[in-house]
Amino acid sequence: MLRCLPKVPDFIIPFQSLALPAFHISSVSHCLHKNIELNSPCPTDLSDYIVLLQQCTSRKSLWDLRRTHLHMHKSGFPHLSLGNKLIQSYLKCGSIEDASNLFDEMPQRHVVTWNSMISAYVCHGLSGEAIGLFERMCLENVFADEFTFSIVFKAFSDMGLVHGGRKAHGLLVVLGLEVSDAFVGSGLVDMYAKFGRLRDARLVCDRVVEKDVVLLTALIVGCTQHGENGEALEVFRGMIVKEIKANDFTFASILIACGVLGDRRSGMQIHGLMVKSGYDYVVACRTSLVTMYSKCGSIDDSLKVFERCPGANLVTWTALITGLVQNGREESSLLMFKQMVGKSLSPNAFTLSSVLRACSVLAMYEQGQQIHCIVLKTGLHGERYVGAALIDMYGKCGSIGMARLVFDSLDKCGVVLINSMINSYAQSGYGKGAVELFDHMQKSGIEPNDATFLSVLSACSNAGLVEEGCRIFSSLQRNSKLDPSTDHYACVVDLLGRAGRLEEAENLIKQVEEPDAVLWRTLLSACRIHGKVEMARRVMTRVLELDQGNEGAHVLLSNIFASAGEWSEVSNMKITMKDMKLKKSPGMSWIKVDREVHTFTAGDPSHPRATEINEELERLREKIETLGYVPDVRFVLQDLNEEDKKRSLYYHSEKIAIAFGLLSYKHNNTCIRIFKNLRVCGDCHNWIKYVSKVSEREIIARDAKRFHHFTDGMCSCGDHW
DNA sequence: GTAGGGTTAG
Repeated sequence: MLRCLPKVPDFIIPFQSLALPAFHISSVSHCLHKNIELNSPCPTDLSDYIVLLQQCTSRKSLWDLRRTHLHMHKSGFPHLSLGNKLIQSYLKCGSIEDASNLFDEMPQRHVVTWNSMISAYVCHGLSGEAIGLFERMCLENVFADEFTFSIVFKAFSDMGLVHGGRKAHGLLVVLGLEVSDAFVGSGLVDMYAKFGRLRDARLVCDRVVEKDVVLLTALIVGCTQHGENGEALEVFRGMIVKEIKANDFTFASILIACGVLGDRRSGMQIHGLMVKSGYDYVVACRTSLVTMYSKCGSIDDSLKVFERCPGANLVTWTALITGLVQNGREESSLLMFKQMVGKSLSPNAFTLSSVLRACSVLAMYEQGQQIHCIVLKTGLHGERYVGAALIDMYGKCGSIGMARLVFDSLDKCGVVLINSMINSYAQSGYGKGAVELFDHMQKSGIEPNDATFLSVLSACSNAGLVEEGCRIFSSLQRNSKLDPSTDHYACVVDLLGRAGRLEEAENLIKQVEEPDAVLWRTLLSACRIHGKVEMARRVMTRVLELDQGNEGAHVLLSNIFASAGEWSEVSNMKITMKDMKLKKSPGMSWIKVDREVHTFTAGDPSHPRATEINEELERLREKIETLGYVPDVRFVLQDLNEEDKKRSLYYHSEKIAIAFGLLSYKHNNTCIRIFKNLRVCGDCHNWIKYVSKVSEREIIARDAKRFHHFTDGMCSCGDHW
């Protein structure tokens, strides 16, 4: 039937390219063949068609529009302004395809028609096509006007084409058009700001005579996106002074600046202004408020804002969940996440990386796995941030195998993902894995950054890979692009110190221009391992010069004296610490059994199953002593007799937690995962090795610094921690 | 005979 239609005049869209569904085509043909009229009275002149097109667009009926189009071509109306009107009607009805086909067929086009098409492409996120059309327009010697430029600058900024954008600016000047137009100005300011050329953005902004809210908001956004938050606030204040009223876009952006600056005072003032202006019901503004308060550390205010936000969308939920994680409310963040999913909102990459972070911090392995399932279901496993968060989560839960599995499943491995993986190896004490990956990345031509060096050096120090660590550190010193930071030095000091090369470690600290308390404390910790009392006294004075109230250093020194049996020094230290109001945090271990967390302190008799636990501890003691376990009383830091020292060791919190774990999972051969707030003591470490052998169980202990994986009498740290 | 600016992260 289509083949029977008359030849289409040139300026009208070819009939075949209308791509109508089959029944539409037959009805159109039917209309045409039977001469069924479109409307009554039948359009006869230009104004009739204009009215008809207006009717189609107001009803947004693409079908009627196409019918009218056909009628026009049948009646032979090749009028330029009508063609343009038709293109705009197609765009208003949402069919960029019809508009574009018609545009290509037109023998003549007005600049307005070019503008409409370019603008439609930009609005549909097709900035590449918009730029193509702009270039075609220039080649065809059509003079672009202010309107054209106000749109193409956005297209260039969307595509990140700095050079092209600057060329377009040049052309604007050559054509003698004015930057001072607020529309052109805001397009340019936005483009330069997004390219990070804030100076250019400000220069353009200064030239605009009649500054309006959109122009200044574009500048504010540019400032916030490039870390110039103070400047953003200045622009905002200037705006208020000039009595240019801020709108929802302005408020949503400026609140972010207050959050990043941690300027709660300004944030609250702006919140007040926003309420007065009536924009506090705009969801984007509320979302920014949630972020602002959470970044200022007032997460309870974020919660209040959120509670009164009935239209909360995915971004609002994500802002709150992320805020909760950043404010140490990981458990609440997971509850909120559950509520969000219950409302049938599907999480995005931002939401998922935040909740995965919550699982990492809490070392919640099962929940982490559940979220991994959601990641797979939502198809977001390829997202960089999600991948990094997954590797980090598995690493922090001690599942190095799963971390590697996720790592290997990712297509593109950038430096951030490699860092996450190396860091996971470091925390679990797989130094070799970390060094291998580090060497491999360099062979594949990926440049390590400062975080990579930090992770791989800490991996070496955790695994006692002294020579490897020194080799990597000297390669960092030779690296022309990176400078070793005090953190890098601290890793190497730790590495040398733990290996007993204390003088070398001390000399290394002396090479640092401004050594901090952390560096000296690291050396102090090495003195503790190697019982170097005299050196410890000297190092302690350095620590105190830089950080008087360093609680950790006081505890360390006190433990050094205790190990050396200098009990009078120990009691002196206790008095000093009491005077300085420094408290030693009590050692604590916990284990999760059936969704419940059980916490234990040393010698804790309060658990309902305390008797059973003691019996289990006794059974374990008998079994492991036959294998050769001897309690190491050097780790008892109290002045007791030998027998009491031995007894005090039996009831260390990590031992109680493991005994409870073995009792709870008696009939279930799962791995026992325990957590400790301080570092595992040497005797407990040895004890757990024996227990893993006699119980034939895998035991994972996460202490304040790292993971220990115990299997068959061995630990992944190779006794280096 | 048409338009420019916003919110979430490791």
